[in-house]
Amino acid sequence: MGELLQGWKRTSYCAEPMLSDVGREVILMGWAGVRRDLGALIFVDLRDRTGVMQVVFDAGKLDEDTFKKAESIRSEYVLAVRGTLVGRAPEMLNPKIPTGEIEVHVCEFKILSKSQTPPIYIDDSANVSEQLRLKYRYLDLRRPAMQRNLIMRHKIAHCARNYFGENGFLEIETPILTKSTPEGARDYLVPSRVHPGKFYALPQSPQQFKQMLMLSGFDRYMQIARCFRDEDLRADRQPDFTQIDLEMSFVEVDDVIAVNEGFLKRVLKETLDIDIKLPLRRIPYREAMDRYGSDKPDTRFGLELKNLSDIVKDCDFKVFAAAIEGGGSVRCLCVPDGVSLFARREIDALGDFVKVYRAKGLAWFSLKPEGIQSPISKFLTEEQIAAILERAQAKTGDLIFFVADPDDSIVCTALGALRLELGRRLSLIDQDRYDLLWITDFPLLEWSEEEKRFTAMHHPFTSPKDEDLEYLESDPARVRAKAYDIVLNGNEIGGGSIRIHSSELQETMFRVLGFSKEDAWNRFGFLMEAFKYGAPPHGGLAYGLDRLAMLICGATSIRDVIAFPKIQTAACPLTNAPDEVDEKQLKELHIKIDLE
RNA sequence: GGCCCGGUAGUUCAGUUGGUUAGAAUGCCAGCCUGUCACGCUGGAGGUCAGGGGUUCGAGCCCCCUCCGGGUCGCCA
Repeated sequence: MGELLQGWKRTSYCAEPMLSDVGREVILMGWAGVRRDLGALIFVDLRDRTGVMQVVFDAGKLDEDTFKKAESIRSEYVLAVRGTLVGRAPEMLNPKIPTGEIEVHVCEFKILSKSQTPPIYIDDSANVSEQLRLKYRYLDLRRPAMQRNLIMRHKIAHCARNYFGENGFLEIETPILTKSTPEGARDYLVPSRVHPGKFYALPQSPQQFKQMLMLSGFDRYMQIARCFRDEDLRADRQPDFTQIDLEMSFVEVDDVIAVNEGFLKRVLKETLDIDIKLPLRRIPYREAMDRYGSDKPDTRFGLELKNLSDIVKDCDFKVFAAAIEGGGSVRCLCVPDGVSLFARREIDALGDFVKVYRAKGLAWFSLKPEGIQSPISKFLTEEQIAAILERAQAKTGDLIFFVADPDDSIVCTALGALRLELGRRLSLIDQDRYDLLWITDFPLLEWSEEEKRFTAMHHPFTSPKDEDLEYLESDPARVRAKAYDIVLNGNEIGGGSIRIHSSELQETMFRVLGFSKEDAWNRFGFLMEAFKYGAPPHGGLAYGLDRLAMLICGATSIRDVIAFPKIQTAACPLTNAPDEVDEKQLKELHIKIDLE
């Protein structure tokens, strides 16, 4: 057993003392990092969440027992040391750490707790597999980089509470055990013991509750809300994640955007000391798809897409003609000086790359000094080729890639993905830039081939744009929504909309979505009924706190800014969740397992 | 559900055309060392080559299956 504190009180964190504190007696507590044992002189890097302080055990100044105890110190022992802060001689300075000008000469110390040899190094330079890191997450979180990330995440959450609080937002909690909603992602279900055969669902977002808070007159609401979606994981997707969620009454799109631009400016200033210029750029959805092939474009580099449909609609290349005939498009991407950058084999590999995005192939023009080399130029007239080169603003040495498909969204997303891939490979992306923009005017609905009906692109409570309202039932595909996403460096970090606040319009919306009146009332009746009692115009936005923190920390996965994340199978290697439960628990819940 | 990549000392990795006793670095243990900070020096321990099956005189290496991890498409209102 370790020694007891017995009245010892920490006087400061490890990295707090400065050169001006030299001469003071301090008591520090923390974990033993690297130990350098020179025989009669032992150096230990004592570490806590603020950093490290070198503590010195000198055989000439300590009694025999104390020094013997110092010799037994190993990695990750928990120590309390009492000693004097000493300035280091010029030849003993360590410029690599903030406390490198000082050290503590120990006169007395306690081993509060011993440690087995840790299975992973507590060091940022260590490159340990994520599997092992997550199994021993409590050790992984001792690494300075992880401590920095979680501290940064705290700063973001703290900034959100301060900013929205100062702007009249009230923080109000909404239930975790709630009702399953049919639209959207799969729900996590929780069986009810007192209602045999019935289930709660964990919220995918506090959407309906925050709308009802608007109805109750709270006017401005915010919450740092846990949300749950039972879908497959990604580097930027966890089943259990956090939103900075907010909603406002008596507002239109510009009002929501304005208050959030204030927040974004402040959070980037407080975390990264970056000044952003307001107002932010706004790009309509259609323009984003046309120019970047994405509704979350990375605008830190050019390489924009061009639509060639009008030029090639009557050409002799069947793939192009058929794509346009079928209602799709032909678009291209011009890579400056691409001829020298990509060998034929690499171009073929890029063809495989776009197939992942359901494109059927990748055509190309290689603009060599001796002329155009291309498998498809023989199907095009000189006029068509000239028009393509002009549209693509191509010059000798450039490489043009084409995608054609009867489904325009496939053309856009495949070329958009290719654009990003080329941007990365050719190092066109300025890693130091923070490029924020709004994407606006999303389609309200999208056609689901699988379900043979329109589904809400955002969610079924999103308001149509006033000028498109008349087409809601006659031509649903053409209706644009009062919806907006906030995009940072090609990542969607938040999204929101002005909501429907009329129960009649909400009923129409459910009808367009193919719900019978009965279905709609069964599932969302509580909300529609609420709207009959005086609903203010309202709208809001939710940020993905994890993604925002990831980008601000410079991490490549949201797992690195979540203390205890789950792996790709939605399991937790630390706790071994999910796990089987006792027969008794199942019985109380009236649940029988049927594994087939 | 599909596609791609990976699994070898505690850890990170190397391992040639299938061929002797599977290596390195680091960590760990022991000894020496009073100014180190990636301390140094000497010595030592440490392996179910993810698991199973197959081909072969012989498999870490080739084939099949399974498991595990990562990325991604689908999916994520």
